[in-house]
Amino acid sequence: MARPGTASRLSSDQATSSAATRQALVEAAIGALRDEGFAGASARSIAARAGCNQGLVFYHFGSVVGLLLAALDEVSELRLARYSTAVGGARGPSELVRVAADIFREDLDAGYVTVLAELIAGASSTPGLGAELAKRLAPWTAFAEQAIRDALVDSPLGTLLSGPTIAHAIVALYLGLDMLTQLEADRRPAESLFAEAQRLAALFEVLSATVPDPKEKP
Amino acid sequence: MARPGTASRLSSDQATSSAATRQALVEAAIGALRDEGFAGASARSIAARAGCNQGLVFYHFGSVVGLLLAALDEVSELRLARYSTAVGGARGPSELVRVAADIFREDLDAGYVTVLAELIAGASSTPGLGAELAKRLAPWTAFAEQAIRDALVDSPLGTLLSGPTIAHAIVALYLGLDMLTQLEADRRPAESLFAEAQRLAALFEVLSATVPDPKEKP
DNA sequence: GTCTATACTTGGATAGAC
DNA sequence: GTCTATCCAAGTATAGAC
Repeated sequence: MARPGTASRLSSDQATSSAATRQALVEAAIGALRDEGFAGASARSIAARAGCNQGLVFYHFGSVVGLLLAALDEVSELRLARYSTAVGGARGPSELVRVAADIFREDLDAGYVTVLAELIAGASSTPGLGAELAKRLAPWTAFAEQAIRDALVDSPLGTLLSGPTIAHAIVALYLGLDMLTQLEADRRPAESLFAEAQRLAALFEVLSATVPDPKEKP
Repeated sequence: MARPGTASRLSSDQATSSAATRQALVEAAIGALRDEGFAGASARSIAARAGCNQGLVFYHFGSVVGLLLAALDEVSELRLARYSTAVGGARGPSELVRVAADIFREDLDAGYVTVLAELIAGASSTPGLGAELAKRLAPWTAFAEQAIRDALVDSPLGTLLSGPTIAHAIVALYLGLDMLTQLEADRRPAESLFAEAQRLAALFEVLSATVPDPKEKP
């Protein structure tokens, strides 16, 4: 009954085998949430994708929800790293929008945001899940807020907008855009929005140059 | 085996009784989607809410999904009427934003948007559901587009923005905002966003007055 | 650690009594 | 039209063999 992580390593073969199975299950769970949604992400369906037995879900993760949360953790870590490095170099609204659109395009194709959206939707039928998701969502709103602050540091827009509020809206927009894109199986509306946002950001940069920040050195 | 609607009316008692049951089931389905999500909206759970037998779901609506779509139709019709009359009188971005925020507040409290969000999330596990939802979503994006066009008719912003793209983004934002609000059980972030949008809309109105539209009569 | 087998529960759907 | 009874499929979870 020893659980992995608390169990002592008996042999490196067993350890690597266990880790491989865990990883296979996590990746299968991501795929199941993406392709079949929360309602379709059952232990059986996930195990079938992972090519292993259904019982291993409960051995490794305690419950189906436990595995789904592990899947979200994996996706979240992966994407947060990706966004961080990419957005880190962005200067100004226009560049930020371009970079964000590029990575969100990856998200749409890989269904990473869908994993989150399905879990949030599923939370209303699973007591306790909502609180776990809220915890995992916090780093994302914090990240969005920081990215916006950094990109607008030289712009009068920075003092005009409320950071936390806009960050919340961006996260909400990502969620909603992903859901609509999945539903209509059409990425073009999202692409149009990226282009529109890019135009507006460029426009704001011009306006910022016309009416420079008082703190800025001439 | 006659289905209601195709069956001839045998007596007015039976007809009203049937209609009452249908209505009770539809309203129970709305409540179930709102409170228990797609995964929790089973025939048994809905029938229990409606105070009737589980088999009636299949008698009246053919399947659970059939009932859920009827529930969405009810909500959609109800809310589209509400939005239409309220937005119809709005002139200018600022007033449009204020009116839209007021009604969306109702949506959040009553969980109307949640019904849609849960169905979209559930669509990935139910073949054919996605197409039905897409059909029912179209009037909303069309409505949003028209409302924006009307409100911006006297503003240079109208020519600056792409109608269909912004409408799509608004619908996405509504979906995402609702999901986050339900998840965190906290309406304050949404309220902050309403206030922020109101401020920006007012600002745009001032700018529009400063740089009037060339077509406008002086 | 992994698999097979199994207990138990819930849900979709139908048949037939009333 | 509604209810009871029932069938069958699918899901969660555990026990025990390997």
